[in-house]
Order: sequence, then structure tokens, then C-alpha cells
Amino acid sequence: ENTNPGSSASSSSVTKEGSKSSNSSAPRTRKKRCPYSKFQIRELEREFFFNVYINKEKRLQLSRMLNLTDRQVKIWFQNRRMKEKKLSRDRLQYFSGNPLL
Amino acid sequence: AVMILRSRFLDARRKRRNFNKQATEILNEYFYSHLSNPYPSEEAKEELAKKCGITVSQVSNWFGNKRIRYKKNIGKFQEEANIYAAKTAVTATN
DNA sequence: GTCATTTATCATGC
DNA sequence: GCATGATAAATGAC
Repeated sequence: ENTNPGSSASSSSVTKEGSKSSNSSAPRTRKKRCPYSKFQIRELEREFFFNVYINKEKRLQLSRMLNLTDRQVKIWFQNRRMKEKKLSRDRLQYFSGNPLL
Repeated sequence: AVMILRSRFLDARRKRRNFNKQATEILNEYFYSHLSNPYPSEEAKEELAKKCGITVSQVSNWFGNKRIRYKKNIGKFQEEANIYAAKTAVTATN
């Protein structure tokens, strides 16, 4: 399903600037957002349910299993924690004006 | 009863519903009167949310979508920009 | 680490 | 068929 995540930044390497350290200013090119597969999500969610904060070892292990970079796994957990917090806020706001309770 | 509310909450998020015309008016007025810096503060977001009858998160979503879609195609929003620019010309200078 | 954001994608309205 | 609101990756400020 999901091919090598490292290759999705810039497909054609010839047209894009091949040098990496020449210009130290610009944010280069933002990596294109690639949605994760169902399998990847399931495994990430499983680990998130186990513990909201993942340690380095499990992170490396999980990144290899899912063919993701450790940075991607780290960021996924950060975003997932924010999502959980937002869900809690929305729940409160939704049930606070309760028409049935 | 709790189960009903819970299920209703779970699928009430991606069941998108358009905002009413008045809310869109308020949001657009703020956006085009702050076009040089369309980033409302947290307090401003809360006030907008209250006036529009939506949540703060929805206000943030609206501005996020508006900013990038405006930036990506300014020409498409030109007419809309002129309308709200004229409508809020007085308050903008203050 | 949190958190507002950018950007693309998703899902729905019409 | 796009417009529009919400969500999912990715970045950066702090």
C-alpha cells in the first residue's frame, strides 16, 4: 500500500535541486502529506492505547515495522495526543448543553 | 440515552453542515477587514464563535481554510473581497 | 514536550 | 461538479 515514505518528498530527483547543503536558508520543500494505511493506523492506535507516550525503543521498532521514519511516528503521537485533547473538549461542549440529561 | 448521545456525537463531526448566512457574513467581515493579518486572537475567536453560534474550533477551521484557499486563488475571491471591503471600510480605518 | 498553523485529503451539501 | 467544513500529515514557534 504505502511505498517508501522517504521517496514521497520529491519524486523527480533530477529536476529538483540535487544539492542538499548548498542553500542553508529556505525550508527546502515541505514533504507532501501522505495518508497512512489502515494497517499503519491500527498499529499506531494499538500502541497509543497502550501508552500515550512512546519511548524511543518502541518508536524505532514501530517505525521499522510500519515502514515509517521515527520522526513520523513521533509526530503521529504528538498529533494523536492533540486529537485526544480536542475530543475531550468537544465532548464537554457537546454534552454541556444537553437536551436530554 | 447515553448511548444515543454518544453515537450521535461520534458521527456528528464529519457530517458536515454549512454555516448559516449570518455566521458566514460575520466571519467574512472579520477576514476581509483584517486581510493584512487574518489571524484572530484567542479572545477574538471566542467572540466570533459566540456571535456566530459555533465553536472556537470551528472558527479556527474556517480561518484556516479561508486563508489557504484565498491565497491559492485570490482572483476567485476578488469580488467577495470588494464587497466586504466596502462594507467594513469605515470600521477598518479605526 | 505543547500547540497554532499549513497543506492535502476526506466527506458532505447542493 | 465544485463549494465547504472537518480531519489527517507535516512544520515551526516556544
